[in-house]
Amino acid sequence: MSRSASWRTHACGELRGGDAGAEVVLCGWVANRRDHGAVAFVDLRDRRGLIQLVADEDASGGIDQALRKLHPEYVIQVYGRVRLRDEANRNPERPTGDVEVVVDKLVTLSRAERLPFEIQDELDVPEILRLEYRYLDLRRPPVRRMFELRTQANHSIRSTLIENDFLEIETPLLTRSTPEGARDYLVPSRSRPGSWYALPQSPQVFKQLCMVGGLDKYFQIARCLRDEDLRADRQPEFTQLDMEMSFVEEDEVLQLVERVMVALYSDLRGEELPTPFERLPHAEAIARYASDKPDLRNPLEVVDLAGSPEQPGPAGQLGFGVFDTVLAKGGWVRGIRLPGGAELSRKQIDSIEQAAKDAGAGGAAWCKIGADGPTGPLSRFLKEPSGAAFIEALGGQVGDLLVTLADAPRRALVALDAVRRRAGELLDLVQGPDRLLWITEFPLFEEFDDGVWAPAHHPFTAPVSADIPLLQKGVKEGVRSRAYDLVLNGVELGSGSIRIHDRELQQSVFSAIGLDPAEAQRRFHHLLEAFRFGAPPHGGFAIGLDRLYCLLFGADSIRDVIAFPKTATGSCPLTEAPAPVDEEQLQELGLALSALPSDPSTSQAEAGTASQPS
RNA sequence: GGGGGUGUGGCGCAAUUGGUUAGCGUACCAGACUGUCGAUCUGGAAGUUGCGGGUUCGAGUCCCGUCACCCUCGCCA
Repeated sequence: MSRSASWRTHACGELRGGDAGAEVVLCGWVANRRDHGAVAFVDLRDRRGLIQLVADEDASGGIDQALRKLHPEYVIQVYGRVRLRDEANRNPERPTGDVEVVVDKLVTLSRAERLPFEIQDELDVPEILRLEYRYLDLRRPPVRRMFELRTQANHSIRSTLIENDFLEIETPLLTRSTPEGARDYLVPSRSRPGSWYALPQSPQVFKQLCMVGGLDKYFQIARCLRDEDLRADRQPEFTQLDMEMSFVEEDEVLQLVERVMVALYSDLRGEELPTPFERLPHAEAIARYASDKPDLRNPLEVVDLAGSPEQPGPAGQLGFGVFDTVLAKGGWVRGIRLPGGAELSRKQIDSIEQAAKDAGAGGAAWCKIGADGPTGPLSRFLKEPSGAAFIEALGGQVGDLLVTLADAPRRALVALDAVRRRAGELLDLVQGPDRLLWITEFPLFEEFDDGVWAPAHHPFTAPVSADIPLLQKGVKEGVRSRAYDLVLNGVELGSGSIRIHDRELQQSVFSAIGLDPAEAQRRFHHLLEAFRFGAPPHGGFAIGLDRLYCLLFGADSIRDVIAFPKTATGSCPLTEAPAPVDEEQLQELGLALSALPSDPSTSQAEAGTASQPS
């Protein structure tokens, strides 16, 4: 190595016609070989791209032989000269296609065995294999691209927040279990056998403590961990943009998040998002879209046909037994008008009804509006004049399809959402630019099927001040909170709230959810204790970045924007985590397994392992 | 935890009503070839049909169980 002490002078993918004549040293992976006997080519790849290597015809020292002996994914270092290719030999398909590097020295830095899959842009292999060899998958340009974008996006977020005077604070990963919310991942303490750390479900408590600490504006790109069953858009560990501010109202939090999102769309996509984002109170979202995260690109809206006891709606006037039964029980009768839906085939309409059934409803009653009046299952109940009033309530026009649902409120809600989605899909209505939406004034409490009320967000969420008297009277239903969600095209991106900083208000919320003071003290001691010493009014927000980036980058899966993701069962195909540990490790921690897993030799994961644990 | 789907050389697929030595493409390896860039041509190697059991003269194929992965419901304050 006489020429240079450094490994390389240029990146493979950055060489252009203007570099012709330059003496270069390159490092990279052998991407391809094309051996023509007298002349041989090698494509060398690094993060920046591909460059063609060639041995000159009159090369000495057996360089052409050395090039021929290379194999896929060998890591090599080459010394050579950039040469402009003859006009006829240029490759306009490649950024580096006008040049090639004439090699005069080649060093093999590392050999490679046969790979489990090819390093190429288009690849049709099982995802599990890609994850098992993720370090090879990362060499593929489209995979790498996601992490270039992710870097830019994180940078954009940091820029926006730092410009707005935020402090980036790292909070602990080893913390205390809180019995609320999701299942914790637990970490045993060695020094205090029988005691446990928990990995954070979110930095919620710490960010509020930052406010008590006077840090005023906090943010963190934080890892969060929840030991729950997974979904396509969920990982056991995921990344949140976590933020908190003191002395602010809702508007200031929402505006800040809007600034972050606007900058992201501008920096990553070159698009200008309209601000302010649309806002919809929770109750209105439920009434109009039967969802707390509606996709506003879908224009279909839900119409209430039941009315109230004081002002009965048209549904009760039809003499339709199914509606009457539901109305008598205080259920919902609501419908959706599908403009032009009369064009849909019976099979397509059946698929709408099936969507409602899959969502738990008994069925859906529908009719088409033809020039000669309504047709279809519901039409025989639409006699004059009550039928006309019913159709008018739904806004039905000739050529429409009207779909109605009657059921207990919760079931009807889920089914209406399903119908709205399916219908939007069938009529190809979901299009246009991204729609960002705030859902505000979430209910403070949520009723579960067993009649138990629990905080819908978390127990430190402040109620809307107008509803505090209700709260003090012990009312739970209808009490609104100062919590808000951000929704993008029907996907919940994040949520936040203005927090309670007043101890008396906090106590009334605790008692409303049936948490006595002693129990509250035991669970949230550290936060309540802090609030004794001067807690500023504060509020914040958190955005699920993996989910956002998946949408923003146009990725197929949340796993595509995570460098080392886990499977749907929370395992890591690369490290084979989770895995058993040595008995000594358990002893050191004062742990003993109460039940051993069943014979591991029957499982596929163990089948190829050379040594079985004894 | 419930439901659905998938599982055959490294990878993508095929294999008739249960019937010869489980085929094809690609990648890989070797050889040939003066300019290719998804090179081309010739040849070679590569399989416990996820795993276990059952039915059968005979199982990739039928039955039972199980494992893994993907999707979905519950769950995720």
